[in-house]
Amino acid sequence: MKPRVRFAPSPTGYLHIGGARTALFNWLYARHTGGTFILRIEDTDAARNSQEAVDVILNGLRWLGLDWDEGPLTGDATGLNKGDCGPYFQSQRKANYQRRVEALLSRGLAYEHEGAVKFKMTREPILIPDLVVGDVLRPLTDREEQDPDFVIMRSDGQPVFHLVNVIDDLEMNITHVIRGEDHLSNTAKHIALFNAFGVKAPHYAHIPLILNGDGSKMSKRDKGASLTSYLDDGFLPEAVINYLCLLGWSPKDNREKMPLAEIIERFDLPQILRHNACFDYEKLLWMQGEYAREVGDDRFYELAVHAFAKAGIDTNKFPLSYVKAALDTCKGKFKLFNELPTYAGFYFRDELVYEAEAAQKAFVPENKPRLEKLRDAFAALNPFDAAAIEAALKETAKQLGVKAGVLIHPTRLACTGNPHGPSLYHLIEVLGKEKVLTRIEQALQRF
RNA sequence: GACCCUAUGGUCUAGCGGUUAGGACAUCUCCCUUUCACGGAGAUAGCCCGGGUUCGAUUCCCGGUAGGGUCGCCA
Repeated sequence: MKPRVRFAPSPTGYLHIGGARTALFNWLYARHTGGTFILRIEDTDAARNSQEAVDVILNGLRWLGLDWDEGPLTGDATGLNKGDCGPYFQSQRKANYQRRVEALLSRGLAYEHEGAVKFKMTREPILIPDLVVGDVLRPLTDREEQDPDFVIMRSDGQPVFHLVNVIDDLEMNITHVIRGEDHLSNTAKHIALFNAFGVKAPHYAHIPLILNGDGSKMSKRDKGASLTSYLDDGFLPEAVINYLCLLGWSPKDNREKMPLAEIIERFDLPQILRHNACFDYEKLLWMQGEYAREVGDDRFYELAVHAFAKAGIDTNKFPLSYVKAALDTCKGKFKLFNELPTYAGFYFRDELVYEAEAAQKAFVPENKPRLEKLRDAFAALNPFDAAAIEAALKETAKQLGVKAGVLIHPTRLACTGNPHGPSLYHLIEVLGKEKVLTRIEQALQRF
């Protein structure tokens, strides 16, 4: 039988980066085995669930490209699904839970207690066979020793996580439960429940958790805990995917940057690590740079225009050829698309803000006549292309008896406002003679 | 408090009963480029501690320590 796996998030806030990694591992396993990846929304906690959180989950998975074979088509709990095991929102499956609880009740495997329903938990240690961790024998803790039974339906009639999770895994024919290690101890409860329903429990694979860079546990408030923050920061989903799959899984042969097809081909449960991993933002940034350099022209253009728009710069006001030429000088020089407006905003702004420290160094009296001479040299240039610009600048420097660098830095600052940026000669060519002369003129006022 | 999981440079990891313990990110140096980035060359840095088993343990076993998880009418 082909594996059936699921990602079953609870829409109570944002999509945690660890949750995204869990989704990824499930998805990879399904794609590797030719199995089925199911998305199920565990919205049984009416008080904490929100529509917004549902949308965040769906959008996050879509952004990453983790398409589900079964599950909701929209964020509407009562909306359309795909797959034969729907609905895929637990809030829409109440009747099942009710029926199952009554069955347990009638068989004496559960009982009412202060208006709630409790499951009669076995007193014996339970063996949890885990594909990652191995066999784990889980005895009762001292607290459970006093009362091993646990609530499966609240006094208000709402079913509890342990119950619904097991029932749905059972009814959706889930074969492999791949989830965070935080569920390992509780799996004893789930196995007991499967036993009570007379069904063999699925295979379990508990994957290690993701910690902060400093080894502490990642909580909501930590930077980078939310998947959405990577989308907002201008990361490429393929970079995030590639980085994430390396956290707690290893292809074992030092391969790191891998096309998705190769990851899918090589991903499997036995290579999942047993220990937690610290999230290394710097390494993710490196991975991002690797992918950013490879983005094709059309997509690069689209992402760049979007990034500029987010920063309030409307590139549509400029000729397409100008925008493309400008973008061309930036390709491969930055990592996050959110950096682009800072890096190359000068192409699209009339008013430049000079970086203070650099301006102090470059806009000094002795540079004024030099820059004036260069301005004149540029003014006489025809054609106004990178090669000619470079030649003119070097010739001017020679005539002035200074190194090219003496001219390069003030010129860059005058044209872009920034000490860093694209190749100077190319950027000047793209800007065009008129703009460049105007900008040098403006800069000369600052001396 | 009890129970469970884990332990290779700062981080992600490979590895093995005998290895000069390998790779990547980060850091530092140099080269390339008179910006930045990329690229190239090099450097620093690691087997948690203590017992066993063994001719020999980073590797196997036990204990400790540390980190993480669970013990909810949260999921």
